[in-house]
Amino acid sequence: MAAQKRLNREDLVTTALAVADAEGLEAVTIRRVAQQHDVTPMALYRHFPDKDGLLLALADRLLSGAVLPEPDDRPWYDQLRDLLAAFVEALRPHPNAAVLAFRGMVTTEPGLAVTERALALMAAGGMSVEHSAETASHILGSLVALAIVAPGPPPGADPEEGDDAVRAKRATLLALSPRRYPYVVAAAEPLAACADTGLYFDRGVDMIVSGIRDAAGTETATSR
Amino acid sequence: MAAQKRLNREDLVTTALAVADAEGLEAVTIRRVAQQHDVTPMALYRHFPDKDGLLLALADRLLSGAVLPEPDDRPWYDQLRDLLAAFVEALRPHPNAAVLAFRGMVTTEPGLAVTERALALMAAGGMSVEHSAETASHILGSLVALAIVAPGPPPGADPEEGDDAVRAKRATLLALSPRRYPYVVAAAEPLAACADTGLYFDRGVDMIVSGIRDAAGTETATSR
DNA sequence: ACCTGAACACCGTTCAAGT
DNA sequence: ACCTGAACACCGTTCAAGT
Repeated sequence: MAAQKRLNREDLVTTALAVADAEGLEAVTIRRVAQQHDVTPMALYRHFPDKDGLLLALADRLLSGAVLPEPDDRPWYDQLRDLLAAFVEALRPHPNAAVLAFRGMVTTEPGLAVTERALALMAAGGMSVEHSAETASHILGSLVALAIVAPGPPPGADPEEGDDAVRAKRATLLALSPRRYPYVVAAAEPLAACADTGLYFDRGVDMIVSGIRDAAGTETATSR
Repeated sequence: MAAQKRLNREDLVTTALAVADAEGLEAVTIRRVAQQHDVTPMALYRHFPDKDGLLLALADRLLSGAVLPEPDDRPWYDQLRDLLAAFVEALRPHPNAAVLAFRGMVTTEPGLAVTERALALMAAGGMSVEHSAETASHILGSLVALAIVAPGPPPGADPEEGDDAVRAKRATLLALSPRRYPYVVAAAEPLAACADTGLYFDRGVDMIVSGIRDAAGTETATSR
């Protein structure tokens, strides 16, 4: 991509992310990233210990895109909703790379920051340490899943290719037996690409938050 | 593993799954699976079109482990809970391979069967086609995430290795600054490995179902 | 300190050939 | 029909060397 005087760690991560967005995570390769910087593959080893190091840096980059809202005095669940929305907003543009966030939640600085805030808010909601720890890994995992399976064309790739993928997926679903899969066939359109992606993510976050409120409520109810 | 007279597609998938469980998905390789059957790598191409075909078959195997409960006359949300519980039960033993389920939901027969039943139950709950389609990909994705991030040693690998991983993870979390990450440090133990894995999955399913009930409720409320 | 070049052990996969 | 063997283009990575 951009040939420059000095190889730079951040720039390498940037092109790695670009490759992932455009061609999928399996296309990001030491040799490929090196080539895009007109450099020998071995040059990358000055900046990352190994390929796993590159991928970890990619996870870090991904999660550092989340700008966490400052704590305020609204109810804990409203603050949690905003936190989760910020988190998912960072992953949303990069569905191909989002899988990396599974590892990154506890191994990168921005991942830990999100986890910390989520734990604090659930504690404010009256959840026990054990329950909120469980719930944290659950909800953050769910949000990553939300970004991965988001129906519709991935925002990173070129729109032409994306539309082709959507068309193909819809066609596959419509080709199914309506006797065996009546509901799937009827829902082929929204399953292939949801009408409003923003709404998709908002609803996902809402569902998670209301699930947590119920869980926190029952815990408080049974504990006294 | 087992050397036999004739190469068998199902047996190949079985050893592929075993490799994934023991050493991770990146260890399952055409050459590796072939070697375990004392056969040339090329022999696998009689049974799968390419490596992707192997992985797809692996996804199919994974999802076919779910024994779907028969429809009955209980409320839709109780049936949905049982459906999701059956689904997650199939993924639970194979956290390393569970990522494949993301693709398999709409590309394998057992994946479509689960999606079909989920859509039917949400329709019974009064959800629109669009909303239930969105929600289906959300909740099934969440369950896959649940299996992937389940804290604690993976059930597939040998226990010694698993305990080492848990110990290492706990140590990493405990080494963090308690000033910056007070809640994470305090929750290091349950984050590294939850006390009761069964409870972890039950709560995950419950949270999802209660989230859906809320979503279905507000939709019905606003639509009239 | 930062980058190169050759080399090694691994991949997936094609093609022609064996039985 | 099913499997083999050699070959090719790709990986990640080590090691010794250049500036």
